[in-house]
Amino acid sequence: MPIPPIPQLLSDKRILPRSFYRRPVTTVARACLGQILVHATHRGWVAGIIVETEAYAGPRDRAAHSYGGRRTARNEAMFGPAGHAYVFFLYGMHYLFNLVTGAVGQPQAVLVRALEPCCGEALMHERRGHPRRRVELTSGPGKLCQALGIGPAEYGLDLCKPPLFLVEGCSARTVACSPRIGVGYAGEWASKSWRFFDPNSPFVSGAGRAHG
DNA sequence: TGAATGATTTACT
DNA sequence: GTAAATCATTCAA
Repeated sequence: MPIPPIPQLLSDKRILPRSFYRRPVTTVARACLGQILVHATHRGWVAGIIVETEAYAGPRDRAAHSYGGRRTARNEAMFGPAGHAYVFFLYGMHYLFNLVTGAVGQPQAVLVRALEPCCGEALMHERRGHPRRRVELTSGPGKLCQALGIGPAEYGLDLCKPPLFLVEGCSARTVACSPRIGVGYAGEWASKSWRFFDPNSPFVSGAGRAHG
């Protein structure tokens, strides 16, 4: 089945270049807010405005999968060039999506935790099993992967070209920060405010909505 | 070869 | 608020 043509809404927007990703991980995590994540599949196009991210800086960051510089089959993508996808499986049921940042050999990544749907919402709704409330489509890292159809097949994809990429969105957004979610085991690294989000967006994930 | 665990979500009390 | 679902990865032996 062929991939449909790109929707008008997305066709005139600029794909973010690799230089966008080739910067320090916290810079990229913050810069991602307001940008649009797009995925084209044979079932249609889906896209959402990024409203919540987290920075994972390896190998010193104890919360990062690249902690200690350990290079494994799972985290291999983190060691590669910036602007590629790092997708992993968690808790036996969810996929989480990251963007690789920094220079080659610097195993850093930005976890995308929440989006505001802006294209292909009907398909997202179906993939998510028709949740009662609209925010449940993409208000969490596992939810947005399910809504956008991101899984193991997307591991390592180049984010500077279709079918999975970011386009320039609106940048005029307020940015709040807080400690990262679910990394309490990471000692001093757990207290770093490396979670960035738009405090005005109802799609920011419920876990740890406080702080700011 | 085996056991522990996790960058989550959901349902239930 | 707590707990179950569910499994690849990791680490110990």
